[in-house]
Amino acid sequence: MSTDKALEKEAPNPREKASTRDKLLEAAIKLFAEKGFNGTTTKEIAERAEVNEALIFRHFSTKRDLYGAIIEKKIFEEPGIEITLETHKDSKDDALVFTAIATRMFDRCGKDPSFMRLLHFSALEGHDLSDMFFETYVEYINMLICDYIETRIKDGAFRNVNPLYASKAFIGMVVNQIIAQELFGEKKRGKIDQEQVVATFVGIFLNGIKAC
Amino acid sequence: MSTDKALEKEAPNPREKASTRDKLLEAAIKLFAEKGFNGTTTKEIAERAEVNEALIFRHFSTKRDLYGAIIEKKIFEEPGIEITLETHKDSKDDALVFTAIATRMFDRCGKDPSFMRLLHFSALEGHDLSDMFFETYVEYINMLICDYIETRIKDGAFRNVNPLYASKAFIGMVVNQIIAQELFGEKKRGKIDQEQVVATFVGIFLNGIKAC
DNA sequence: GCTGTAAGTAAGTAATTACTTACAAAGTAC
DNA sequence: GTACTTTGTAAGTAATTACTTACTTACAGC
Repeated sequence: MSTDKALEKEAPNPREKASTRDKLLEAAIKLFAEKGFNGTTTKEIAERAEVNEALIFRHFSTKRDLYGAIIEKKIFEEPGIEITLETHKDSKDDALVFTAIATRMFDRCGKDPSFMRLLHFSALEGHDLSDMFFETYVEYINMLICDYIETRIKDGAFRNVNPLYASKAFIGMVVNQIIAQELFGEKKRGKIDQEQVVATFVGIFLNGIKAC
Repeated sequence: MSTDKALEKEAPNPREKASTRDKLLEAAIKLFAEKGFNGTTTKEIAERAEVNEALIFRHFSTKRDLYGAIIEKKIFEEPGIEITLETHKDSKDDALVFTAIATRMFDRCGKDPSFMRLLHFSALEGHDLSDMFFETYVEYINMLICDYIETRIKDGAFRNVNPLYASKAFIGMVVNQIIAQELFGEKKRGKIDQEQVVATFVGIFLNGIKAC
């Protein structure tokens, strides 16, 4: 955000040849996810992207701006779980709904491990966009599930729990397991059966809130 | 780990005047928790500890060694939740047991916010002691709760779920809520009633696994 | 052809980094 | 007292950092 010249470049230009800017973003995503903002040097990014270091500052006025662009990109990248919920919620098949949500979250994070790491690094390092990142992913999902639970309480299918806290309970189970695997390397420690994990979580959760 | 002189110093010497080394540790804990390993400079640590920068390297041969000492200190610092479980488990009052565990975890992390941040930074930044940190805190608690659940299944009080995954489910709820509060700053966003959160979590969990 | 603009590069710069060194002060042992 | 070790400090060092500059090349419109 220093020179006008740089500012122009920050906005994604559709006419742009895609290549250099995208190569930089891709390399930077991986490196920032691996080693955090402070742990990554612009030299490394340039090397990984196979691009001259000076080009970084043609496309992004500062290293921090590059980081910001990455987070923004990640925020708007993929729809998340709302599609999953939207697809299944009318069935009112609770087991199906929650199994689909959990599976979707596992798959999403398993396919793109940099995502969780980036999210956590940005929160820990206190980046400006961290809040938005959090709201988009964590709070938004929470709200969606919360709404579903509220509906099912009104249906008389679930007992009268606090829907927000119940939603947090379910997300917590899943997210914490993902974190254990992706951040703390539980994968390599001992094999865990993802399908059975999901089944157990969904089973406990649904039994825990079903009306009796 | 370079000079013999430094190595001597690394081992905590009981005769040592406590002050300087402890001042350094205290300052470093706060800074590393705030900004991570790479985000913290030795100069800052020295300033915060009100100690000459060169003294850092008298007490710890490298910056990384200082970080290692901190993690080690944190690992052996406080007993964790085993006391809580030990105290209550014979009562076989499940609500009491799980409420006590959750409350204990919330209190511990609320009182020492640097703890969670340090744990996550060390995992993300891939510090050598990170695994030990994780095993001591996350896996150990997991094992304890797993054992308790197993007992209660044998008692016929809980249904026959996978005790490890069930344990993960409960811990996940609590830990994820703590992370949301301490790392992602949910505290400032909207007030949440900790007691009610715990009650909801425990309620869902126990209803979820009770034998019927 | 020429002109202007974007893309690319090599070589810098000033500041900061982790870590050293050489030396003074202060306590402890005899 | 002196000899020795510990504790503290100011001033360094070499390497690395994010970021610039001056310059060349490639490609467009005319």
